[in-house]
Amino acid sequence: MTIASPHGRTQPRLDDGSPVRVLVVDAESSLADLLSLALRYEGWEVRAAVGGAEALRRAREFRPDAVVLDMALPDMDALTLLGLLRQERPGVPVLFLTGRDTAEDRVAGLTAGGDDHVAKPFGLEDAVARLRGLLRRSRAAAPRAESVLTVGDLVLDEDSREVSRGGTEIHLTATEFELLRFLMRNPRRVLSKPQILDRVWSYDFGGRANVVELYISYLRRKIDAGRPPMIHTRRGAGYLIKPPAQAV
Amino acid sequence: MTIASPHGRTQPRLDDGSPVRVLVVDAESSLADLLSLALRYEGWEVRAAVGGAEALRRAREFRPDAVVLDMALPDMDALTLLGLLRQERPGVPVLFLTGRDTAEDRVAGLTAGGDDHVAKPFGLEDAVARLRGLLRRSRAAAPRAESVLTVGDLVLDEDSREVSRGGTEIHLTATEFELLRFLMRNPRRVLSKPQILDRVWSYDFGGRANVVELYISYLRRKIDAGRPPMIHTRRGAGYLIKPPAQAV
DNA sequence: CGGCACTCTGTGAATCGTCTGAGAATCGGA
DNA sequence: TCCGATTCTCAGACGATTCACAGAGTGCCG
Repeated sequence: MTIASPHGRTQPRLDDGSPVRVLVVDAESSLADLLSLALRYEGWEVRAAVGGAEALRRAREFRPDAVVLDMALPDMDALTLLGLLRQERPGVPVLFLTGRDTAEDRVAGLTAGGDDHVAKPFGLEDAVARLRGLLRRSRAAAPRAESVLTVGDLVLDEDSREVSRGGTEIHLTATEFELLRFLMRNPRRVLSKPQILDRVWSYDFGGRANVVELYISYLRRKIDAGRPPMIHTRRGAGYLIKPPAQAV
Repeated sequence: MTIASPHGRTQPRLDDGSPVRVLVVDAESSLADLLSLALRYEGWEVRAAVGGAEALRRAREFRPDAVVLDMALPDMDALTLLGLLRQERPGVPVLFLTGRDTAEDRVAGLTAGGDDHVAKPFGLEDAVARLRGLLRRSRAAAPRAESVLTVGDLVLDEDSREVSRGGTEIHLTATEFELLRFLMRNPRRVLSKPQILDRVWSYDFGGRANVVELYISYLRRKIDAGRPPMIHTRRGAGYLIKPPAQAV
C-alpha cells in the first residue's frame, strides 16, 4: 500500500500501514546527515548512526526495514557489521555505499541477491531511487508498488531504465535519465536549479548551475522535439514538467 | 503450483499453498546467513542452524521441505546428522555443501538418491538454482513446476543446461550459463555489474568488475551474433536482457 | 522602448565507460 | 601427465558523455 503524503508524493508504507524505517550507517556524519535528510523528505522514518557500534545499538531498538551501509567504517569491518545486522534483522535489504578508491569493484562479499550498491560520490536521486527499488522488491514493502512513472504520454520505467513518449523509444544518457526522473517524480511542481543540482548531481559536484540549463536543453530536444512541450521554464524560479494542454 | 511474487518472480509454493521451508545447516554462521538471505529473497521460508545439534532441534519444530547441509560440521558427522534428519523427515531432498578438499567419491554416493551438492566456494545463482531443482523434482513440490526460462526466442533449460535461440542449440560454458540464467530470471531489469558479481560469481571472488563485461561480450557473440540483439548495455547502469523489438 | 538579467544552445576538449584481443594461469578429462 | 577448454588479467581503442565557455536569444521592469 502507498498513501499520499502531505506534499503530494506517495509515501512508502508497510503492509500494516506503518512508515518504512531506514537505518543509515556511515563513516562521516555529514554524509549520513545528507542522506537522512533526503530520505526523511521522501517520507521515510530515518535513524543515522556513525560507526558500527552505534549502528548495532540503533538497529536493536529501531528495527529498520532497510539499511544504508558505508563499506568503510571507522570502528568495524563492514561485513562483520553486516552479519550482525542480519542476525538482528534477517532479510533486510541493504544498500551499500562504496568508496571511489576502495577497491571499487571488490564488492563481492557476503551480499546476496536483494542488495544493491552505490559508488561514492553519488547523486541523491540515484541513491534514493535505488533504496526505493530495494524496498519495492523486498516483501516488507507494498507488493504492488510500481516501477513506472507516467506524465501525459511520457513513460519512464525505473527497472529497465527505458523512456518513451507516445510509444516511441527515447534514448537518454545517465544524467538525462536522473534529471527526467526527478522532474517526473515531482510533476506540476517548480523545481529550482539549486534544488535540481543538489538532488541529481553528486554532492561533491563543483560545477556551475549552467549544467542544469544545458541538460534541460538536451531533454527538451529528445522529449519535446516537435511535440507539445511538457518541460516548462518558470523564469527566475526553475523548471517543471506537466502533461500538455487539455490533458490535465 | 507457482504464483507471482511481489517483485515479478515466481515464488515457490507447495501444493497446499504454503511457502516452501528450507533448513540451512552450516559450520560458519556467516555462510549460513548468506545463503539464508538469498533463499529468503527467492521467497522461501528459511531457518538457519549452526551445527548438528541445533539442526535437529530446528528440523523437529520447523519441518523443512528441503535441507542445505554443510559436510563439515563442528559437532557432528554430517552423515550421522543426515540419518537422523531423514528419520525425522523421510524423503526430504538435501543439498550438500562440500569443502574444496572433500573426496569426490564420498559425495557421489550421497547424491545418488536424488540429492545434489555444490562445492565451496559457490556462486549464489548456482546454489539457489540447484535447490530449486531439487525441490522441483521432489514430490513435495509441484509436479508441473517448470525448469525452462524463455525470453523471446531464447530458451534456457535449467535441468538439462541446454540453451537455444530460434531452435538452434548454443553451447555455453559454466560461467556463461550462470550469467545468462541470472539475466533471464530478471528480464527487462537493469542489473548492475556489482549485482551480477555478487550473484553469479563465488562469494570469495576477488576480481574486478571487468570480468562481467568480458562474459557479456562472450554471451553476445554466442547469442546475439548476427541476430536482433537481446542483451543491452545501459551505460553507467548495467545490463539487461529483453526480447527484440516488437516481440513482447 | 531600453537595458539588464536570465536562459538557451553551439562548439570543443577532457574524461569516462565499455568492448575486445592477447595471453597467462588453471582446471579437468583422457 | 598431457592437451584442450575455460577462466581471468591487462591494456589499448573507441565512442559516448559530461561539462565549460561564450555568444545569441528572450522576457521583464522601469
